[in-house]
Formats: sequence, structure tokens, C-alpha cells
Amino acid sequence: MTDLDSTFSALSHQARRAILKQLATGEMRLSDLAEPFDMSQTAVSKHVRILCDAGLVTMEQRGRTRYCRLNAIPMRAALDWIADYETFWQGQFDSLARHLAKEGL
Amino acid sequence: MTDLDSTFSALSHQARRAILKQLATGEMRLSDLAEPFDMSQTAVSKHVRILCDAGLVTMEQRGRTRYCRLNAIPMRAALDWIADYETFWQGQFDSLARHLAKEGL
DNA sequence: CGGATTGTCAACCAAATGGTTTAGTGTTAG
DNA sequence: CTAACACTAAACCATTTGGTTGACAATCCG
Repeated sequence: MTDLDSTFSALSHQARRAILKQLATGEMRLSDLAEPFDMSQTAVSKHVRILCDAGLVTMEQRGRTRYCRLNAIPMRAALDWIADYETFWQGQFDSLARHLAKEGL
Repeated sequence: MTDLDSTFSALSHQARRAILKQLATGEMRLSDLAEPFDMSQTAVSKHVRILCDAGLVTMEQRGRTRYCRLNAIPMRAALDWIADYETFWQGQFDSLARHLAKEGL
């Protein structure tokens, strides 16, 4: 399994994308991450572990609680792949650049 | 399973990304797609089916052969998600825009 | 027609995924 | 010390994934 495999795989589950969005607002405790989900804490913990394995999240234990933080590096590799793909295929997109410009990036 | 789920899931396998890269050069026959892989044609056919289900590829039968073509729309949604994620999290990236600029997009 | 090409379908298999529950390990607060 | 908290580990389960092989169907070529 390549890094890209695990990155895209990690992104392929709604719950994990939601976790990433949550973490985008800043560091969070595992239990707070789990709260909004209709799922056991164990299940959420497993999702977080998958994100950690993919390198998208890091955890740090302070006292009895684990704090989760984002790590952007693997996300960039995923983005690179899509951008590279687009470089080869100048088709149906009316240019990736224009699209991103529209998004204000 | 949302559309994003199936898109990212489809991208999470090396072989399927390779197939997409192949198709980026233009329409291809299923058998020609399968040729470079160390895998049965049946297996490749299954991968292509997953790409079709995710909407990333369309197939058209002409005579006895199936021709595969790319479809960019779902890829854009995936890109949008990453871009949106980045919008919320203005961190470790030294700006998505600068990064893309560096890639010449 | 008959044979080669192109590809699917069905059955099977091992391993991974996504979830559960129950039990257990640290850690902190009273 | 004890009880609550935060979380992991282990066992279990159903489903999906990724691959195989073998048989079949459709189409084209000579």
C-alpha cells in the first residue's frame, strides 16, 4: 500500500472526512471528536487511528486524554496527484486554475 | 456511500490511479488497459467497473470491444473537498494557491 | 461455418473494513 | 483510597475488496 493509497483510502469515509473538518478548527480531544457521531467511541477511535496511520492526524497524550491535531503533508501529496492527473488531461475541466481561482484560492 | 466516498475510494488503489493516468492520454480499449498489469484481465475489468461506478470513467461498446473514457466531474468534487478543507485550515500549507502556482497551474 | 478476439459472469477464496460489546489500563479528582 | 474518566485491546461478526479460475456470450475475420 503506497502513501497515496492510504491517504485516499482514509478520505473515502464520510466519518473520517468529518473528523478532519472538525480538527480543522483546532486541536481536539478524542472524546469530543466522538461526541457528534452516532457511533461508539471505540469506532471513532478506530477511524482516528486510520487517519493517524495515513499521517493525516497526529496524537499526543497529556494526562489521561489524547489530543488530536492535523498534519497537512499527505493531503498535499493527494492534491499533487490530482493536479498531475489534470496536467496530463486538459479536457472537460475548464482549467483547474480557473476553477480554483473561482474558489478564491 | 456518498459520491465523495466512492470517488476517494476509487482513487485509493494504485492500479486504478494508473488506469486513470493511462486514460488521460485518450480513449482506450479494455484489453489494452489491462495489458501492462500483472493481473488477470478480469481483475482489471473489475477495477474499471469500480471507476465507472464512481463516475470517473464511462464505457461505450462498439462491436466486440469496450472503449473507456475519462469523466472529470467527480474528480472536481474531490478537489473541491480538499480545497474547502484547506479554506478552513490555514495551517502548515504555505498556501494552496502558492503551491499550485509552483506547479504551473 | 469455424475459430480467434473481447469481455462478462459465477463461484470461490483470503484478507481488510466497519461496526459491536465487554473487559481492562492508566490517570486524575475528591 | 476510591470512583469516575478517557481511552485501548480483544473478540466477534457481517460485508466488502481484490484477486483467482473456468465457463460462457458476443462479435469479427477468413
